[in-house]
Amino acid sequence: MRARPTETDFQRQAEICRSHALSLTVQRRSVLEELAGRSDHPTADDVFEAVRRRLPEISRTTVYRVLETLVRVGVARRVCHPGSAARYETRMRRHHHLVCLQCEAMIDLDDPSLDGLPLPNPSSGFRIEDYSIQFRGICPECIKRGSVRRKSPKPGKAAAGGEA
Amino acid sequence: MRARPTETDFQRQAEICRSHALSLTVQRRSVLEELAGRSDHPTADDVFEAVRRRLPEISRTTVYRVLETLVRVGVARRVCHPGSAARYETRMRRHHHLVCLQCEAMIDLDDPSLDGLPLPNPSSGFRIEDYSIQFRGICPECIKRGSVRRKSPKPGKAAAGGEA
DNA sequence: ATTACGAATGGAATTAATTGTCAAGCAGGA
DNA sequence: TCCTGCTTGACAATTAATTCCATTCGTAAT
Repeated sequence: MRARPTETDFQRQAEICRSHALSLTVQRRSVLEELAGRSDHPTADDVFEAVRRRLPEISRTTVYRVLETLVRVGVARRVCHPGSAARYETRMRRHHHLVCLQCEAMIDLDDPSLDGLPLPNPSSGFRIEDYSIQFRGICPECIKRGSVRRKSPKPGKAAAGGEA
Repeated sequence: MRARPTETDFQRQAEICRSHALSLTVQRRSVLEELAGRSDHPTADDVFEAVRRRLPEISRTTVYRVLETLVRVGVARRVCHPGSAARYETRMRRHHHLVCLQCEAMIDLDDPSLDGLPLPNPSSGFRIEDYSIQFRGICPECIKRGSVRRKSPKPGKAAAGGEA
């Protein structure tokens, strides 16, 4: 799966924070490490639950706030997810997502052949800066267990079907 | 700019409902017409507010329920939108989206050259059924009024009703 | 037309998700 | 050390989404 956040990654991210006059507090550091350390696009609450194991005093408010801050400075991104809660990721390089229509899992997809798409030039005057493709389908797990149910019990970890 | 929902469109959608043993009640009909008649990917609440103008007694619950039903039978789709509440659309043919990073407007993009992307064959065994590209950038309106603020006052509506 | 029954609805209440407020804590410079 | 501003945590307030349930509607059989 996803490569662990290298020390280099972290240093770069920390540097970005610093360049925005943000001190790297334990809370910020914890949230960032947690988010960078997983590739499953967790919700704010997922992050909160995970971080609080190591930092029991952290508050939910702070996690929401830190996530928003990380997004603002460009270290993290809020990803598209048709489920109800917002999800986050720290991979800022171009990549795409496989979204399972059944269990809502969201899996990163790297495919260099998709990274050089000719950008459309909409007559509207819209200035395109980046793009990301969402591939919808059925994940291996769901294929395995048959195609009956929609959505896993708790959208806790993956996400679901929507669209880009 | 989006073509008005033709009678044909509506008939096809109604047919789908019927095939799922769903009677076309005024509420369902109103929600469907409203949703099909706009191209701005409204939230459930946007739809509620709009429909209630013509059908004052309709309840929010019903709108949420109808939208979910329409999605279930395949007449509508819940679209991905980072931030803000879930949004819906009835255009089921392949198309893509321009998403404004500032005001969060979401605009449909048709571009045949993007419709035949070679589907990746992820080693994971994920079975891809469809895809959609999200182009992020700045919309004409936001370019015009300068690039200062993030997010318009209310993410509720984005470009709505009558786009040319 | 009347009855019966399941589908569908409305509205309140509830839960989940997110944001806002504000006082207290901590860090660094004057 | 004192002042000042950045951060945080507790909690209130919103906003979004869902659940509950009694009532109503539609349709078919009577």
